[in-house]
This record gives sequence, C-alpha cells and structure tokens, in this order.
Amino acid sequence: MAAIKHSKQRDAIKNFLVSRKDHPTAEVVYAHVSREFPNISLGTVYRNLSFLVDLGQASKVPCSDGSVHFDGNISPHYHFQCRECNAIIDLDFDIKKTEEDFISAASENFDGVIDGNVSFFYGTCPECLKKLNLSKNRNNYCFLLTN
Amino acid sequence: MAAIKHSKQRDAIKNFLVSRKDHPTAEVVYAHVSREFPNISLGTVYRNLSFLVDLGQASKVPCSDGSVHFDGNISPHYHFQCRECNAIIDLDFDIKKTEEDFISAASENFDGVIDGNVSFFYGTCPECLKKLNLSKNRNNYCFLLTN
DNA sequence: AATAATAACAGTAACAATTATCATTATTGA
DNA sequence: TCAATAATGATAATTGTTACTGTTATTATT
Repeated sequence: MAAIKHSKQRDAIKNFLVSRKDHPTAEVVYAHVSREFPNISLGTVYRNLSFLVDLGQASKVPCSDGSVHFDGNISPHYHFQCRECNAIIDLDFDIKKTEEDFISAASENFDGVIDGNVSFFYGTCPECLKKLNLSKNRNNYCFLLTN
Repeated sequence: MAAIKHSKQRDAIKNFLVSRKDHPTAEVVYAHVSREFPNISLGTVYRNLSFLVDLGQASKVPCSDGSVHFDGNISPHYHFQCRECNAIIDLDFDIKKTEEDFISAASENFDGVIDGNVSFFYGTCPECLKKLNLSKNRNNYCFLLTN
C-alpha cells in the first residue's frame, strides 16, 4: 500500500526536471525550486528525486567524475559528457540495433547473461569546439587526443 | 621532480590489487593490507590508490550504484557487473573494432567530437546463473528481464 | 656507516554529498 | 469536518574521501 499523497514540492521538482535538458544535480534542482518554495529543504529534494527514480519517472546519472545528475527524459538514450565544460548532453541515435550489436560482441567470451549496458561518451561538445575554433573533422580529432 | 620513495605499504597495496580480479574497493584493500600492516591508515590506502591511478598502474572504476572500485589490470577492457551479487568481472572481447563502430554510431547526429566511451554491462554472472539453475539461453534471458 | 633532506607514514580532523530522524504541516478519504 | 497518515522543513547523523600534522622511513651524499 503506502498511499502516495500529492505535494506541490514534488510537482515543482518533477516539472523542473522535465523542463530541462541539461541534467541538473540535486543542488541545482534545489537552487531552482527554492525560488518557488523558499523554505524547501534539500532533504525534500533528495527524497523526491529518489522517489521519482523509483517510480521510473526520472533517472539517476552518476558520472565518472563522481557527480550525480538527474534526467527527466526516461526514453532510452545514451549520454555524452564534454571534457572541457562537463556539460551532459543526450545523444540521439537509433539505440536499438547498435546496443544489440554491442552487447552481442561483449557476450562473446562470457558465460554469463548480459541484459543491458550503460554507456557514457566523452569528447568535446559543439559549443566548446566553437570556442576552440575547431570543427568536427579528423585533424581536430587527433589534435584533441594529443593535446 | 618530486622523487618517488619506495614504501612497503604501497607495494603491498599494489600487489594485492594486481593479485585480485574482483576489483576491490578502497575499504576492501584496507581490510586485506591491514593483515600485513596492522597500523596502516585508511588514508594511506586512499593516497596510494590515487597515486597508482595517477601513475597509470591501476584504474578507478566508478560504478553506477555509486561505489568506487579499483582495477590493477590496465589493459583496455570493459566491465560487467552482476545484478544479483554485484561482482565486477572483466569482459574479454576484441574491443577495438566494436568500440569504433559504437562510437561512430553514437556520433551520427551529434555535432561534437566523441573520442572515447566508458561502458558497463549488466546482467547475471555465471556463478549466479548456476545458483538460479539457469543457463545461458534465450528463454532464461527473457525470464531474467521480466522477473 | 653516519647524516641530512624529504617522501611517506599513522592518526585524526575536516569535508561534501547524502540519508535518517522527528516534530509539524498538508493531503486525502470517510 | 475530522481522523489518519504521507510529506514536509529543520537538523543530526552517516558515509566516503581528502587534508593536515607531527613522526618515521627511505635515499642520496658524505
């Protein structure tokens, strides 16, 4: 049971999360929702973010730098993180076939069953390429790798 | 500069890490090295693990459950984590071509440059399959996904 | 081998991110 | 309207990790 009661704070947190594409951290959610609810507690933010994740309405995105972000977009997709500005960006490609291939390759010499994967891509985002006066081509790719 | 001096504690930590294939956490390393060095400090363990990572002699494996493991095997490979027992296991397949394909697929609709990826595979390890009296076949795969 | 310089140590305090506690408030079904 | 209780705000506690400090161990040089 454990009936779920409605709360304005939870709504605000969820709405904020869904409205953003930049995968805010709990702290960022707190900062923004605090505008509407000046007395909201950081604990309430954490509690509701976990709650939304449990309900399957959001997902937790732990990054390899140790920071934890949240994503209101629950359709299956992969993430990219920029090495320059640390922005997290959704990647938009046909995940299904690619993932199947990837998992079947990984399964080759493994006696267990693989039923999913979590992948993070790294590199330089379009914004930072501009700032660095680079474009998306092979030479710059090498430049980035060696500098 | 900053000459590196030898230390028995560091040796013990490194040896332990290399001897294990199960990717221990700092806490586990501490527990084991404490047998040989009862006075060793947890800080020393953290300090040396980071040091080994900086030297390129070990790698840090941050898992999506928030735990951080360490790996003494520095050859490029992907990791698998069992959903049942949480064990982390090295996957042994030809990474190069697979990764290239994966990254090129991911780059499709993305204007930035992707130069690497970190992937984690999930599922059920061979040990747990045994315990559950399952084998590696399609039916069990579906069973695992839906239960 | 003795010595001086200093890297690394053990022990402990500090820290940041997160979770738990608890008295109060808000929501909901009767 | 009211009782039951989910959710809150405020704060304390916990966890994993890093920083600090005085002491010890290693190493290069005499």
